Amino acid sequence: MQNSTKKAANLGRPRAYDRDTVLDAAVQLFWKRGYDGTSIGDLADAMGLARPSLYGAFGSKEGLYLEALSHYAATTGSAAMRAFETEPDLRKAVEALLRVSLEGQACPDTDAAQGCLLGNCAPAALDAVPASAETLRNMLEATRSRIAERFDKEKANGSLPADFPSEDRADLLFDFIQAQAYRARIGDTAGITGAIPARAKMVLG
Amino acid sequence: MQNSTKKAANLGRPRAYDRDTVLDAAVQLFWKRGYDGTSIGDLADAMGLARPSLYGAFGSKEGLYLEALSHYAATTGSAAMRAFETEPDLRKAVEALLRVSLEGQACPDTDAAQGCLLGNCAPAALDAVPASAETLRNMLEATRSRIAERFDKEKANGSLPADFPSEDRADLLFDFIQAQAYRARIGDTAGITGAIPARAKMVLG
DNA sequence: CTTTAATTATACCGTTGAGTACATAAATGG
DNA sequence: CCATTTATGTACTCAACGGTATAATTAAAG
Repeated sequence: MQNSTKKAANLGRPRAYDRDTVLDAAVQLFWKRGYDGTSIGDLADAMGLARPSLYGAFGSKEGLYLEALSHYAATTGSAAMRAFETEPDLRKAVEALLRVSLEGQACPDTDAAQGCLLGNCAPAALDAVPASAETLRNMLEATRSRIAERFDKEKANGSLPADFPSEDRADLLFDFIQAQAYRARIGDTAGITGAIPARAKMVLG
Repeated sequence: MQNSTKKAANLGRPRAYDRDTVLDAAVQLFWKRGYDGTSIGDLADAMGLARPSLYGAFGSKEGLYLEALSHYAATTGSAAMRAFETEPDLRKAVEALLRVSLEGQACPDTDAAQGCLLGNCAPAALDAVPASAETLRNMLEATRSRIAERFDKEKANGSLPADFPSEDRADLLFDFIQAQAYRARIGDTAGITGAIPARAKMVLG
């Protein structure tokens, strides 16, 4: 054998599940109950896996958790950013970012997870999973720079004044999203939708 | 006996600890590791109590947790609100609210808890301790109305225009505090202090 | 058809979790 | 001094936890 650590490509029994599908189930549980509030047994049940399969695929509870964070960030957690980047009109884009965020956070289904996995659940588990701190900081930085990049493009367009403080306003917008997530998590969503246009105005001036 | 559930006033062996002191220790642990990440054994050690004493005083882990939330709200968690209500100048008061909040959230002591117990830790444990949802909503509502009350008073003074939207701006200010807590929790505090004057201006116009 | 690589299913391991029984200690009231 | 009441300290219960050993499957490769 040339490399004992590398896996053979298509050898062995194929796995009987779809990785993204079982990660969706793990995300739901971590999102509802947090890292420490979710047991491997609950996860294995919800994912439809026996425990050795789970460990074979993800290594440990921490490993599964970190992959669940990334999976969330790549799916539910970034839907709003995709809406923001798709919408051509800047003001509409900012409002869409806030609105689509809220839709992902305040789910009408009563027993679905509320709020944001990264915003409301992961921060409680930083001590249990130290590596997750890096993940959260990266997600924040990525969101901040994607927003600022759009602002810079609009400055080049002339849609925003040349002295528009892209970074500061990106931070402001991020903070609005984060604050929405908190309200959604604890069930205080009454005033949010109505406040969106005013908040978009604070961001764009 | 007239009432079998009521305790006699000063009877029996006196407790050997101060309730507020041991609650401080419990707050620190829940704040650092969250509800599910903190074990009764850890709590008893940190509080300096044997487990039966802990159960005698607080009934259950949930009971201790709920008392810890209230204790935090009455001490660390409301220091900023006290600063806000003490400062006579409105703009300085708003800036003090943001600044003192940050001081409580971003502790220079590296192994102290960061962020906010109510803002960053409790939201992950809503499923484990359903009663805590009510607590969090009450804290939000109390903060919101205390801020709005001050704004209303300043409108009566003439320090704010008569059409100043007190409730909306109270929500905005609350959201800024909540967003600061998130950044402090994950260790992204670089830009916060510098942004405080601009944010106070958004609140007051 | 055999070898090899990977996944699956059952059953288990040692540890830690929350909560408690019971005997002892320390105070008040009579 | 004694009864009553409440708190403390040791030791314990039992369920749930994260993780794994082992053997049976299932596919590709030679």
